[in-house]
Amino acid sequence: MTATTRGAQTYREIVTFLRREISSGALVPGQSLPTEADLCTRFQTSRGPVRQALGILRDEGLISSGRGRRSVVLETVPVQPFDVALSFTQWCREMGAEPGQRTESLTREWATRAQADSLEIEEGDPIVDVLRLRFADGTPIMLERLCYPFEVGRHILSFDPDSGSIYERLVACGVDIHHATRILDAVAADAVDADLLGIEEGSPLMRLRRRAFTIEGHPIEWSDDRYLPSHARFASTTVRGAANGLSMLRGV
Amino acid sequence: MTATTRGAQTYREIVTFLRREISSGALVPGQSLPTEADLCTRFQTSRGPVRQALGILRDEGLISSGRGRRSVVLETVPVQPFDVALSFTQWCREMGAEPGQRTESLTREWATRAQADSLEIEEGDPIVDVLRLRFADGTPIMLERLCYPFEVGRHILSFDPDSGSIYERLVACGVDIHHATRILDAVAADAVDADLLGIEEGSPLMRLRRRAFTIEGHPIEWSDDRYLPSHARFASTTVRGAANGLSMLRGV
DNA sequence: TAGTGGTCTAGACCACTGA
DNA sequence: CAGTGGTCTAGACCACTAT
Repeated sequence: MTATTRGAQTYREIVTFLRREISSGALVPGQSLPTEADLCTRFQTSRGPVRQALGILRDEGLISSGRGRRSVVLETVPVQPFDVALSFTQWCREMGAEPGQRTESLTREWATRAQADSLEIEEGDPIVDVLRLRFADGTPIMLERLCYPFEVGRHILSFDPDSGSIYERLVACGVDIHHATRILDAVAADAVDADLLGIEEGSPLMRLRRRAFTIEGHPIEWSDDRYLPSHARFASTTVRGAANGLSMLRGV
Repeated sequence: MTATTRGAQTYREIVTFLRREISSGALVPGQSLPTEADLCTRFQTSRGPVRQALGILRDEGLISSGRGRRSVVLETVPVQPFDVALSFTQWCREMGAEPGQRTESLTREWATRAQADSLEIEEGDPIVDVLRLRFADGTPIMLERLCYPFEVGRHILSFDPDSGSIYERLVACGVDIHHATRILDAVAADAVDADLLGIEEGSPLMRLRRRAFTIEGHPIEWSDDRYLPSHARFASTTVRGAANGLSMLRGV
């Protein structure tokens, strides 16, 4: 669950309050935030929750702070929520475009050596393989190759993959995706890529390879997404002293 | 400064201790960490610093935790420190390769419209422009275009850019880089790229564009780095509930 | 039900910034 | 110098997991 506890905790309220202030323009970039003491008073709380809230905003790259200085609002690319980072459907909607898909193949296969290694299963174990072309507002912008161990993939064999998000389907089936690793690079389009995306063979594509895991660390998905670089870029804001962020933006 | 305070704070010690346990293999992926109570005892401290340390490791994607559960070590790509994310020289050393560079040009120019926009100065204002080819162990792997407002760039006019890191030079000159935004995409090599990197025109390149800022939000650097995709990839680990990370790996 | 992490309180001292 | 954020203490209660 993302929302573990029911009653909104105080620090969550403070995060929401400040996020709204920033996104609504009540607090503009460069401006000082209320002091921690102010926030304690306003939310009738102690410094703990206030500092927890400010820490979250700092990690998201929204504010910066430092000893002796008031915290200030930064101008930055906002970090994406976990789900948006994992789902083309949700990413597309976030961008204000209508997601679409055409499934080229959806098959039950037996794992090759490479697939078995990625999913930490044995060569020849059953897997489910998907090749889908993804659209934004009707334009093809990404070619997606997915691979699941059978235990997970069986949930999409009985599902019309042209009807929507596999990610949402899996979550609905109780598959608990806890964390994911992503690797980004550039590749030249091969014959299949070029044909389906309607470009020249050899054109540059952004490749995003992803492995998703359960909380126990078992791989439950492997994917290879190839984007038209004109339609997707990846961005991150790095703030001294905070964790790095990565997010995906609409192309130019 | 990255290390603001001298005496190592307790939470820093705990982070270092746990990071070592993990990287040395004393704690392996999947294994439980000591309980918070254990860590309090071991470091003779209260829960505050212990939880702060665990929060840092969680944001770095090294561990996961949850109510009622022991925290466990994850198998993930570690996040890079701030400096490594900004400096080719430091990144290269981190990878165990010897960084090198050949400066193709270093000039004092007047800002074009686009440059002026990126640096938030006026068209025609003085700037310093750099074009450098970067090597790892003698092999060209990246072409770097840098652009600085004159106030900042003047520090490198009186510096041999073939002698090392411009980033370190600027930091040494007191230029305070506080945060940066990065945008990643793929482009086809143009004639200049192809010539200097020794590849075919049209070959795919990873492009990383960066803007670095002072704490006040003033841009102090704009850059466009083009990597051979065979030698650089970008990775991130996304954990539900934590900030996203981005880091850079050695190519295949 | 016992153990654990998530959240919170109400203090304290220190390092640093800015007037 | 006063004000502010960074760090820490020593408690507390609760929600959740595992047994």
